[in-house]
Amino acid sequence: MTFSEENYLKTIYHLTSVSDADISTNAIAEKMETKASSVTDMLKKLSEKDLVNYIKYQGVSLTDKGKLAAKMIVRKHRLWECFLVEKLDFSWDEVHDIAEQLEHIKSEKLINKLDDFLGNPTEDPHGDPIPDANGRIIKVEKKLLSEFEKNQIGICVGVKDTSSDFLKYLDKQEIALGSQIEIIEKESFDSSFRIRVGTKEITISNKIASNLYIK
Amino acid sequence: MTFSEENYLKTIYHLTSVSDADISTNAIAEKMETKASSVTDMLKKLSEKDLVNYIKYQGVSLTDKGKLAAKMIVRKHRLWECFLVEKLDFSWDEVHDIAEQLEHIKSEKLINKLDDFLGNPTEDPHGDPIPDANGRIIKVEKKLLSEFEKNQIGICVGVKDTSSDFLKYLDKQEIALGSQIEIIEKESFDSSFRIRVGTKEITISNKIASNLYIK
DNA sequence: AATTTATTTTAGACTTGACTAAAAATATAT
DNA sequence: ATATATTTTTAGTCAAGTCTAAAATAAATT
Repeated sequence: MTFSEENYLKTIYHLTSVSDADISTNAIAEKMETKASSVTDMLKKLSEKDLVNYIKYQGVSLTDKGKLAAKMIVRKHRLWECFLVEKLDFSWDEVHDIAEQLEHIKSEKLINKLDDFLGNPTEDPHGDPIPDANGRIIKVEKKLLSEFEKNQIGICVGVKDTSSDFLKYLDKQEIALGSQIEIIEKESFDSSFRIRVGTKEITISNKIASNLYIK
Repeated sequence: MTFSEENYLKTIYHLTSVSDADISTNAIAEKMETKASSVTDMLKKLSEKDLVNYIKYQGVSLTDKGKLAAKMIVRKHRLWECFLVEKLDFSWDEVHDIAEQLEHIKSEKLINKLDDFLGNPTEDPHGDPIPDANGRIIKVEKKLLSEFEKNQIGICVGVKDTSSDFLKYLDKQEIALGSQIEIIEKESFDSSFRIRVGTKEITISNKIASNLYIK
């Protein structure tokens, strides 16, 4: 499988996990910052290889084979992110681009040894689940902070947006995975939140609250 | 720089370290298992980018820029090999192919952090020197076992051939980096050697002796 | 239901890196 | 010194993956 094929599979996998319906050509093109015509070409190729179910004009979904392949790429991506953060001391906003490269390294033995070396983690540095060698995923029940109500308390277990900007903002506010967060007030006008993180009280916009997973 | 360009640079670098003269198109083609015409195409491209000095029909050499780039690839390759052997517990005959992939990962920060994580090693698992971040190499004075004479004693510090077959043979004979080797007898008829490795006495062919570096 | 708008696909072109076959340059041998 | 052999380059082709522009299909609107 080529890098390009792997990237398409991964994109379809991620889009699927959001919407569940068939994925449109345009959605893929937008996410990958490429043109719809290029996507069409690749979908034909992936369909030929039995990695996706593709019907002209109707959208696309992953076959079982395609889904497993996608999960293996995601597995590699997230394990490498763990390695970068835990062993090489990268911060969580720096690892995505490097893991984008590392996820394409082909060696099952390597990834399984890496998995062991890291102590078989179940989540990456952003709280996203890591598929095991068989593609199984442990789902953690979690909700967006924006869905919480006044006086509720939870633990930050993940981020939805993993952009460097957002992650740096969280660092600045001293919000990390494992931080306890208490809703002090929910402002009805703009849906912003007054929260307590550790000992500090801060105000966060609804956009921030809509990108923090809490358990 | 593309994977392909990097591979050509690396090949030219390795061929240069053997012969020192300009490298022929055919030599590159043979080493890379490709065709001379493909090599010619790439040499033009590398020349255009000021990575090699190339004159039609006259052979090729690396520019300073090209040599530094090549050294950085070799640095990455050898650091990843160290990682695989020392941290992930691969054996020295398994790491080459994986490192061939990992050497193309683009991130200076990554490789320097990896270097620190490994304790800034100066040699890879086969005894080959690892260029530092500036391309500097610590040269260890070493000779081939085949050049030694009867009754001389040395330490195995490297291998010339790094093929899996050869390395597995060494494992079987319990010859590793750091092993003490004593020449008991040199057979003049076939230039084979009777040697003592640790407590064992074994006979090795001249071909083996010509691929073991001793200090 | 007909027409406009948006989406998706096709057709054809381009780039990279490879190849084959033929031509050109260099090296070797008689 | 010329003929032969080898090496290297050129010219043209191919596949992968991308693009633009145009055509086909589907969705939305009046």
